This record gives sequence, C-alpha cells and structure tokens, in this order.
Amino acid sequence: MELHNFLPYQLSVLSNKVSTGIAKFYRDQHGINVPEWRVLVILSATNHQTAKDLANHSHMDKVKISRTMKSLVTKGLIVERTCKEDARARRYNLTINGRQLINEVKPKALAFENELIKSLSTTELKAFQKCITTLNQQVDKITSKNP
Amino acid sequence: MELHNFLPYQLSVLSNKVSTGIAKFYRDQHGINVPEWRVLVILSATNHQTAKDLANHSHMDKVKISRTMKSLVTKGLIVERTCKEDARARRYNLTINGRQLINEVKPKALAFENELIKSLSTTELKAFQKCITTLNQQVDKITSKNP
DNA sequence: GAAAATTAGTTACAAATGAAACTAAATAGA
DNA sequence: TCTATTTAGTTTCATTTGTAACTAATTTTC
Repeated sequence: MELHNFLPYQLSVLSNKVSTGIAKFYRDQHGINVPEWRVLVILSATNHQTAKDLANHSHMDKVKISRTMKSLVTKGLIVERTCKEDARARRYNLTINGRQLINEVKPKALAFENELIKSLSTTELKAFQKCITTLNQQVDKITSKNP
Repeated sequence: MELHNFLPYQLSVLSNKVSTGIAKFYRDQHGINVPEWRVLVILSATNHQTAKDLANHSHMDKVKISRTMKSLVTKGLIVERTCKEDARARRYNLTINGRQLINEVKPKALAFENELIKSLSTTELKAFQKCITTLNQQVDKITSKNP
C-alpha cells in the first residue's frame, strides 16, 4: 500500500493546496477568510437569510457560522435584523460595503478557478465534477450522515 | 455565481467529509489521528527515515511531523534512533506494536477506500485521479510553490 | 394549555494548526 | 580554519476549530 495512491490522501492534499492558495488571496487582498467568503457569496445571491439557512447552504456547522456572522457584522459587511417568524433567529443582509466587496472578490475568485481548471478539458472537468458528486453521496452513505 | 459550482468549494466539502469519516475511524478504532496514520504507513513501507524524509513523503510540514513523531514515540509505536550521518536528525523505526497496529489498520483503510470508490467505474476512477494530479500541478504553478 | 422535546444560536473549553523565533549541527565561502 | 549561511528539528504564541454545554424560543404531545 502506497500513501500516494490512497484516495482520501490525494483529496486532502489537493484540497488543502487549493484552499490555502485561495484563502491567502482572500485574506491578503480583501481581509476575509474562507467562511466569510462563503457567507458573502451566498448572501450576494439571496439576501435576508438566517444563520441556519447559511449553514445549510455552506456546509459549515452552526458554531462556525455564528462566529462568521459576528465577524462580518463587526467588519460592517452585513447587518443583523430580527426575524419576525422566529424570535430565536435573525436575518442577515449585505451592507453596501459588503456588496461592493463581494462584487470585487467574485470575479477574482472565478479567475482563480479558471486558471485552475484550464488545465483540464471541458469533458474532463465535467466528468471530474460528476465524480465529486458521486463520491459525496457515497461518503454520506458510508458514514450514514444522509439518512 | 453559485458556491456549489465553485471547484475549490466542491473539493473542500468532499475532502473534509472523507477526512472526517476516516479520521473518526482511525481514532475510535485505533487511537491514532491522520498525521500519525500517514507516518505509520510510510514507515511500514520504508523504515528508518528522518523527520525530513517523512515530511517530504506526507505533504506535512516539519512542525506537524515533529509533534506527530513525539506522540508516536510516547505511544510506543515507533522508536527514535540517532542519525549517524547527521547529528541534528534522528531516524525512526516502527516498534513491534507499531507494525502490528499499522498491519491491522491498513486493510480496514483500504476497505473504506474500496467502499468509497466502488461508486465509480474503473475508468472514471482513473480519470478522476489523473485530474487530481493535473490540478495539483496547476495549483503549484499558480501559487508558484513548485519552482 | 402546561410539560416535554426540539430547535436556533451562543459560549466555554480543549485540541489542532500555522507562523515565527529559536537551538544546534552541517555546509559553504573566504 | 574561521566566519557566514543553511538546514534539521523544537518551542512558543496566536489563531482556528470541534465538542459539549448552555440559553432562549418554538413545537409537540398529552
């Protein structure tokens, strides 16, 4: 058995490399981290979501979301409003600054992604992403996190 | 732009899911973590390596390796010997216990991997791993970590 | 409609991680 | 050969992360 042929290892190495690269860019150029980036992207498509909504759409747990929301409010990139339907929850909206920031970061993030995927053909990329989807389902099945 | 179509996000979600699943298994069943698993696998193929060798073969930095070696020695899974060629370094070898443990864990790890990849055809898997290799090189190129 | 169970989110604590500073040994340069 | 630089590995400190316990509101159940 060779570590380098072990799929969990291969995935981990690639993912960490990509994440580290893009995280450094978010941080150095725009002062945000990956969880903040994720939340901003989601809110930029659909404003006015609760922490729970954001957790669901970002694959991050509620603790991380909680910390991220606090930080984004502090940075003035989102605002918190009471939630009429549920007094425990709040809803979040981008501020002008938040929208401006995400509008700046997005094209650069897409450019990074493009730089990355241009090493693959369209067909290869499609197939690659299809495999990711399949593997996700399979892991859920194995670890029984998707009942 | 949709977060779900963003390749760095897709990779991160899948990799975390797989890593978490397998890490839980290593920990619960065998009391080791992922860095320890990696070192043990490498040593089980080629004993008598230095921390630097292990760092090179495991994509982990020297700090993490240092901590991992310390922990593995404490657990009695490896032994540390002086390095004749270089007094700064040491060489590590599996103990009987270490070899026994890794021999137990390996087949189970491979079974986990098999469970995972059986959702893909042989062709798909080959193509998938080829893409991983290509993307790794591309990230290195983009982030200029591979001069 | 009150008690029990669930859910939204926060806080607190412990463990993992990363960067930088550090020690000690090896190598390079003059 | 003596100094300067590089290298192997460790330690320290700050940040991140994960788990569990918690508060408060909502829903369920009887």
